[in-house]
Amino acid sequence: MAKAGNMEAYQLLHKGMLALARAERQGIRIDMDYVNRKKQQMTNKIEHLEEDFRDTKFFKDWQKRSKAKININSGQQLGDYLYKVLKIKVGKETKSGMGSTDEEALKQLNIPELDYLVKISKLKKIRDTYLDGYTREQVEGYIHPFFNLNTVVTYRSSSNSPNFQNVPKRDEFAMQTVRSAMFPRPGHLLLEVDYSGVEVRINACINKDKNLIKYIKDPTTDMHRDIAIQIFKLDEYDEKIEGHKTLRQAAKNGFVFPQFYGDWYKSCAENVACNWGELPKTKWKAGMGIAIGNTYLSNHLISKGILSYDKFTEHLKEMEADLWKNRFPEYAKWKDVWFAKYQKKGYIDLPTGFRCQGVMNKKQVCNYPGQNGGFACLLWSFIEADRIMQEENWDTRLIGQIHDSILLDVLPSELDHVVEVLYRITCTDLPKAWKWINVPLDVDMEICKVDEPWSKKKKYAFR
DNA sequence: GGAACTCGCCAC
DNA sequence: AAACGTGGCGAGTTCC
Repeated sequence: MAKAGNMEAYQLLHKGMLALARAERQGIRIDMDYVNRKKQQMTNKIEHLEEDFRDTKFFKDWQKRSKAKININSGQQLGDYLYKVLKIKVGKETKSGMGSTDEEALKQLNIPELDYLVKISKLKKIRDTYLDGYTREQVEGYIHPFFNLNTVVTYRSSSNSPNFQNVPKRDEFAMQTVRSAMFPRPGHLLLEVDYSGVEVRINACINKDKNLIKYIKDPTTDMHRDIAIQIFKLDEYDEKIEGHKTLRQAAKNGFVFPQFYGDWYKSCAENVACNWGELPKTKWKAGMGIAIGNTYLSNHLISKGILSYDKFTEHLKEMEADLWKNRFPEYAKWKDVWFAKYQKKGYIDLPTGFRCQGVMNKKQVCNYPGQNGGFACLLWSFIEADRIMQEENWDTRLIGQIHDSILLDVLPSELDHVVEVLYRITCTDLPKAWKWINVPLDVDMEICKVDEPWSKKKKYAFR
């Protein structure tokens, strides 16, 4: 509920709803011939994999020892067989305490036949959630995803029918398969304008941590680089050296962001070592993990005295303490003060004018301002761009939004002007309108050539 | 036959 | 002491 009498927060939602409705009505073009072709291809592939799986000893035994007909899509039936019939010791558990059958759990079991099931479910996810969703939702070759402003506790948006905010990106195959279905209108191009690190910047405005602000203001510094150097005990960071960029990514997505959200060192250690460094949870030997320059990550860490996963975990425990005690002490202090204030009042008032109330834990109380503020920046910019688009009679259209980015379907002759306007709105006009934004904002842009699908987007050097 | 649940997985 | 914040959605399952 917006703070009583706060017109600014109300207006943001009201105008936002109207601007988003225009994008919904416009829609995104889908190449339905491609979608149908691809779905058929994937169905054939899935059938082959299923046949191969049914031919394995593993499956035949599973079927023999089961009363009913096996459904190979059922995690529950698989879990029963693995953990109750075969009595394999449960490694990973689900939230409710059952033996997990997710990809990670199955990998740990070292049963090669289970690879079939992992492959099949990945293909089905792409086919049934995304491509089939577009078939179901399209009207004359356009999907019209909804963007809701009334569903999320932090006043972020959500999207449905189809959800436009969870289209695959990281997995290369899934990304290619799904995003190759999405096109601009004929003769147009797709442009994505993306606020860079907006949640962190908003958090800095709120918690006013001097070290965090310095990282944002001084372009010669790089927080994720510095943390990568510390995590991996690098003597130097050079993105030209093989593997260093990956280590920076690992530091950013495996440690810094999870820590900011309230995660703890043990799960960060798994993120960083297992997911990004590809190191096992054992004592390390030479030649393990990703390549770093002309050696391997394990060799490098061993040379620095980190001989095993356990040692690495201890190292991250120290880094966690260092992060909050030395690197961002004012941020840590703010969390305590902010939570104490919530406990006293029962709600939090955010600089955007919104109020969050109800039962919340400390992590929620401390995460909501950044999430709220980041999206509020996006929505304000979206509204402005929508207003100018109408005022100046653009043929270019806003067609979607993904929390901190805007997707536009652009008439090529309008591109330069659209880019200029979007850059001005996001990085100049917004900080002028909202005085509490006292760090610089920045955007990245990505673009596809005329008549190319969203899978082809490339960095756009607009400055 | 549908509502409500769990699980798994996609995004920021 | 416990251990990552916000969503949507498909499939399987259970309950009414």
